[in-house]
Amino acid sequence: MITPGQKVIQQWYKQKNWHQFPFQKEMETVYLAGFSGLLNAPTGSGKTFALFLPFLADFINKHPDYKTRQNNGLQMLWITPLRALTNDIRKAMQEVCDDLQIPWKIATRTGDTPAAEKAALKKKLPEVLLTTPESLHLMLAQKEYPKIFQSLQVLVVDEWHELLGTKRGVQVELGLSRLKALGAVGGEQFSVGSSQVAVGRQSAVGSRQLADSNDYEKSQLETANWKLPTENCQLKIWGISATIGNLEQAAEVLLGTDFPPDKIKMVRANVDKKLVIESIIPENIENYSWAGHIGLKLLPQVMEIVAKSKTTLIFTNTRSQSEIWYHAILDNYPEYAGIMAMHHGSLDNELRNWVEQALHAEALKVVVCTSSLDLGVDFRPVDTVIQVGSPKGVARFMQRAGRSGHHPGAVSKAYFVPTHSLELLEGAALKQAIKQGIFESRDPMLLAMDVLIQYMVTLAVSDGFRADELYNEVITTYAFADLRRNEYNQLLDFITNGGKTLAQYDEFLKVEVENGLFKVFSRRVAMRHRLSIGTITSEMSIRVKWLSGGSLGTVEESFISKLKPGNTFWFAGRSLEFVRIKEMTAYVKKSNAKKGMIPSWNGGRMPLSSQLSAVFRDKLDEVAHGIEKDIEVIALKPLFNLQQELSHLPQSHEFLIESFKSREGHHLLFYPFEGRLVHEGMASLLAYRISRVRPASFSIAMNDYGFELLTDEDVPIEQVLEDADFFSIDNLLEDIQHSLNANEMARRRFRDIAHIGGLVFTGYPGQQVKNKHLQASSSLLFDVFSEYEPDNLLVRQAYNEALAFQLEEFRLRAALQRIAKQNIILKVIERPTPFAFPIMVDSLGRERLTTESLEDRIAKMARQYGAEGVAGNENKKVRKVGVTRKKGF
DNA sequence: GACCTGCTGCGGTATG
Repeated sequence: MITPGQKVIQQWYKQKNWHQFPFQKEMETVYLAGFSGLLNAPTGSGKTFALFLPFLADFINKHPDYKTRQNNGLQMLWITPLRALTNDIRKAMQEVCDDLQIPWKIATRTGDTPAAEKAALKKKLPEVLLTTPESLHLMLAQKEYPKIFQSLQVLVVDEWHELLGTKRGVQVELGLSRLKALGAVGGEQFSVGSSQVAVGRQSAVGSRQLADSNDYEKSQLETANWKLPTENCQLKIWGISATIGNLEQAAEVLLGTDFPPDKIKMVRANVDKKLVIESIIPENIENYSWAGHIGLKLLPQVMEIVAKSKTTLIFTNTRSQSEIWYHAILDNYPEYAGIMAMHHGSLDNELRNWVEQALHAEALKVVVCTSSLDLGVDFRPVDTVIQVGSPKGVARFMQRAGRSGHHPGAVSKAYFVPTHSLELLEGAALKQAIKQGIFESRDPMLLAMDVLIQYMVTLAVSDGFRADELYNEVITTYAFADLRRNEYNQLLDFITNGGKTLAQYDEFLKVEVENGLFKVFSRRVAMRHRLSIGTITSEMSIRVKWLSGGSLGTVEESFISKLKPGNTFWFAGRSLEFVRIKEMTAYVKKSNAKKGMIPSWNGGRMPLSSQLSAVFRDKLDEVAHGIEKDIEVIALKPLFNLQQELSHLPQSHEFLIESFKSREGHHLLFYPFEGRLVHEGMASLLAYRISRVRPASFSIAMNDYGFELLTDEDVPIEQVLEDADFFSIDNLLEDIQHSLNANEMARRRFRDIAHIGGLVFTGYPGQQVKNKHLQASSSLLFDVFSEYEPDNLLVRQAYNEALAFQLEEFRLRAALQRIAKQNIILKVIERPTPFAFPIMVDSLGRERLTTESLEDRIAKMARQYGAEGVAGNENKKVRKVGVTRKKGF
């Protein structure tokens, strides 16, 4: 039987003429939430409708008077990680409501929402509110916030995979725990008993997150069981996620530990969208660079593809690389001026918005970008995606590939452009991983005390909280399930009394206790707290502005400090002359200079993911066994032959170490193929362990495939290797403590933690506290805590974070265990091998201050060692990197 | 103040 609501909605679908809808026959039931067919909804936001339309249908059924019904209160809260998404979804939802003559208001509440609108939202609530994790917490910091959520029926967390694994995710967990508890005690008899999660799956193209189904019959069954909201309904929680390695865990994290596991529902789709991946093979592989990361040598091939495509996105790994590529295209293909744009995180928002709109309007032929474009609004006209350099992870590549081919039945096409020879093998590994459906997991963050402190003060700012109640609530979250009561008490003590060490500083005594209620009474404290809600911290940057007004974006202070007035540089795709700097703003004017420095930014480091590393090692094993089924492997044959000839091609049960003597000293090269971060830790660890046998001082260099230890001493490597402890995980932590400056690493981590935990105030908007002061104060706090409060939870967190994220301790451990079981193949080599060369180039770059360009030096090195591959003319590096390498073990 | 190739993301001041 079709209910009136379903009928209305069906009618709507028919009017919209969604012929292409892949699940058309399933449309007969309107309760189709979760089906990916909506992918092809004209608005491009299928999942929105998958969840929203059934919800509307139910509302209509429950309220025959829905057209006149007023004051429904907040029905649905939709949380997304991106402000930009809220606007898209709002428009789409509002359109449906208007069409169906449902007098619902759909609103957004983010940092972009004008103050007047925010005030209006407080007075009269919309039926649907779209917001961000940060804004949700700002709402929780409002007086009488429970009123807002009184009538809430459904909570949707969109793009959950983006939040999971971050402190923003923890923020969402905490926010949800509060809303769940509100429901449980509220007058409307909320309970979370029937909450559901639809963890959707990215289609094979990975374009958008689809709520969809793996096994159609099964999901139909599940659909039948769904209970939609009723008048005295229970709060429902939905999560929407791309495919990640740990979807089940993702659901558990979202719903919390108090959620009955048998009530969790997974809905996935099996839309098989074709994805074609093609590696660009350099024409003459023997002349292709062995090292480098810009990849401009393949510009001609890339531009051929661009010319053949309608609209192309060129993804690069760094902002600087985007600028370099944009510049190179403009230089060599001037006809693209006007139909090409650039998009990355340091460009002014206005410019970025313009690019996004121009993409929609099909006014652009090609956009060079970073991951700033791999999430968010759909860019329908894009038919081709080109990835320059290794994407470092399977999921990231899928996400980007999915930006192309957004039509029913369309094939998504993605090209992979290697920036050096061996990277081509990553192309083969990527294809293999995608074929096997191997995706990275997002590991949820646990016990992030800084986020918890912030949350506790947030609640104290609004209506206050009671210690026991809040504790019981907090431990229902996945993140704090293991929070011990005495730890919680420490935090309470910290926000009320400043803990053990800060008691005499008023600044840290934020919260007062009155009749058991923890509350903030100071307006100043409350205001400052609201100003600093959120978990994203960033470095101070310098705004770049035209003399005539108008902003271009931001660069780093260190870059600007290298410029003198009159110097020219390239930024935002333009040639600029630096005029002066005033109040954190660099003023520039137009320049006609053809050449100039290109800024670079210090961002996060992205090591090769452990999943992709594993597949890469598999590929290498195939190579060692002479299996040649991938075109990449076939193309790389000369390189591998040379490697075999000069040294060895390790099989999966072998671990290769190369030993090599040069004027510089004794080089030892190790190849775990585990990503940079692990290599960095392992290099320090092994250097330390060697130095126990024979004291020596090492310099370290590394890339994603291996690392080098260089020393003046003649290291008795055979003897060292005989030592059973060399690759052992025994005493790992102690040895790491000895070999790395763990204190410094933790101190750096602590800066962000202090910021998030509200220990340092970053200043009022527009008049930020100088970076130096922040550093000094967080560093001081770190020292004070370390000295007087050894059990301080925030300091402990800093060490844990350094270990987990900077050292990837877990991976390091696994890698050592693997190596311990492998046969060690020690090869004394005459000259650098194809494996060794790129690592040694890596060390070249930062070895010493020099006026020689890196390019020249690589060429020189190639000549010197007679290596066949020569790094191309691509290293137009601006930054003269010239700091001594790590010394001192 | 360290990173040396290195991404993304969010907030926001107050009165009659």
